[in-house]
Amino acid sequence: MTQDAFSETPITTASDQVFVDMRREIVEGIIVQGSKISEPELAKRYGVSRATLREALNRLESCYLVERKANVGCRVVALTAERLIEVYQVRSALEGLACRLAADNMAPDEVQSLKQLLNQHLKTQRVKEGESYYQEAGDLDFHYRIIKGSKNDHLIHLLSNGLYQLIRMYRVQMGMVGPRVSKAFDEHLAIINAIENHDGELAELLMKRHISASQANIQTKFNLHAAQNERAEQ
Amino acid sequence: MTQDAFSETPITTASDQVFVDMRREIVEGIIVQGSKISEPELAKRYGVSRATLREALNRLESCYLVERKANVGCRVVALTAERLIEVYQVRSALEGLACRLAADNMAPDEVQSLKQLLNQHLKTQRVKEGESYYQEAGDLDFHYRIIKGSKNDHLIHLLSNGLYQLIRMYRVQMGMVGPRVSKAFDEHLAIINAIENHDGELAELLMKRHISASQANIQTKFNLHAAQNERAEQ
DNA sequence: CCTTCTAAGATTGTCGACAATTTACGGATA
DNA sequence: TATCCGTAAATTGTCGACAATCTTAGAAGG
Repeated sequence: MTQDAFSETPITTASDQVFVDMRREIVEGIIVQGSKISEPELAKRYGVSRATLREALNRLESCYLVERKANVGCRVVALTAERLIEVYQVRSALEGLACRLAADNMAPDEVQSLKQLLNQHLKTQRVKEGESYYQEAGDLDFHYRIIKGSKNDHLIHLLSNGLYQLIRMYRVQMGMVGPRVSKAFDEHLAIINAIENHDGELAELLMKRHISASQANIQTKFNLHAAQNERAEQ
Repeated sequence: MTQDAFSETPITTASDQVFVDMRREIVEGIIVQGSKISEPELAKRYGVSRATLREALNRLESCYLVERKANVGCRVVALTAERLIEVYQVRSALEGLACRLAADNMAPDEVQSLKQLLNQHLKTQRVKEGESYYQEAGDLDFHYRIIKGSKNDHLIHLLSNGLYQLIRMYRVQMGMVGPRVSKAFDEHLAIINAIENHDGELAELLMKRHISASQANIQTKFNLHAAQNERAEQ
């Protein structure tokens, strides 16, 4: 029984494996956004039957990575500017809530461990300046820990199994690399301090602001990306 | 192609039908909360194959009405006090957001139509004093319209396909009937006024307060219910 | 040349059977 | 009597084939 790095889902069945594999390939753009999914083709590619593949597709649908229509089929979600805004509006509300709850419910040792993680990030960032992977994984890990710190299982599930893969998909495919690295660090620090002081209201405010900044950043990248594509088409 | 009353999902396939039927029976308690689901048994009961039933179960899982474990099976969600709190925390954040967005994005005729609906509710409530169905359906309809008024498709999907059935399940099975009828009406009125004035901040605040009141109300009922069950067990 | 209808092809939805895993039962042992 | 183990039954996971539906290509008609 293997473990998945991000959402801690135990992988026991074949459809679990296909689900995790496809999820990664969709997030990373190997299976391209907006493209149609052929059940027979992918079933052959992953070496499973169509029933197993469909099981995986169902789960991908519930984390918003594919969209299905009856008798028509499945297609990978399209990364549009509108959807980016919509998703970030929802994310802001939910992670704001998570942050406020975490200020009440996070255990002291969890807070300490998170502060430690932040310092570690600072060191690694100084060494590996500009390298994207650590920033990406580190940022997500930070958010993930706070979400878990909310101790609200429904919220945790909603975010880590529901929204996060879609957000990652935007970030990865827009090639998010870090001029925001150092600024994000300061924001993270302020948030964890507010949580440590059990100031839920402030923690929520700071988190929402942090996510807004993140949104503005990725939206710039998105527009740049769109402009590139337009030039390429000419 | 029939239409479902609440979530406007077109019913085309057999699994669609089973999904909608099971959803209703779970919400209404005909399939009792917390009970285990036998795939062969229910497949026979609905007259479909296990594959079709499993498709329906997958969808029920993504709206939080059943929980699955690999190689173990499916069981109907259990209505606990903890979950009630968790769900309402999430609901408050999301509907608060919906309300704020609706203040910016709702069309004037949508606002007028909603005000009309409110007046209609007031009349019917005076006639059918104390009858639960109208209150229940009317309240949900009010919330549903505001959610749609947010014009955020992701949010709309998250609430109407995701959380609402679970909330309905609590309300229906707790037998929510209305001492809160008239009070809820005033709160609804204040909310729609704020939206009409494009005061998103106020609309959000009022909606969150409205939902808190609703939560307190249902929580009282829940404790009453739990106390009854304890007595019954002795 | 464009539109409309028809038929063939391809794709999805559904089914029943088999394989893998878990659960339940009953006997052996301490 | 309680605990452990092994076998049998039941349940879930997976498969390949068939049925229903949609899409596409091409012919007929305007």
